[in-house]
Amino acid sequence: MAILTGSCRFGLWHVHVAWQDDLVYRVRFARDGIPGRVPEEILRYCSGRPADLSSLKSVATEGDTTFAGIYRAVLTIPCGETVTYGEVARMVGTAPRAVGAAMARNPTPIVVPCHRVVAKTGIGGFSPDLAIKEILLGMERRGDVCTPKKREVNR
DNA sequence: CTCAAACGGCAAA
DNA sequence: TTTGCCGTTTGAG
Repeated sequence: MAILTGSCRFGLWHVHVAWQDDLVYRVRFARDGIPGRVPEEILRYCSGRPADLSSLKSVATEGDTTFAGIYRAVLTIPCGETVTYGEVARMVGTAPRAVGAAMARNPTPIVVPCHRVVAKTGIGGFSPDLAIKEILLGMERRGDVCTPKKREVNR
């Protein structure tokens, strides 16, 4: 069974995904779309509906390298919240700059929510476009894509 | 304010 | 195998 590829729309962008079952190999933002499907939860997320991304695994967290440890730490950041590069660095016992480098090379953004890692003094960076990070954080802060939806209960 | 150092993996040379 | 990148932070000058 081969690895599947496909894309879905996300605002002005398209999200390309390479995956198989619940394992995601690559996620990247591009201007153009490609044929094929993406995992259901990613589709829900990109369309602004509540999505359970924890049902997906990323190849980025496999292994015992420092980067893999960083990605696992980033996975623990709850939807709607942010943590600084320095705080992630302390969690795994490395330097803030190593965290920045790991985020820059994150093979599976969204699945590993690197957009929730911000700079101490500001929002930090995001490629290919910082606007994507701002939109993602906005959606999550509003609770649009977060699950479970106990958010509407205590309000 | 500016500057440099510490950090880790990857890709290009 | 070496070099040069980076989505940072902190302390010193």
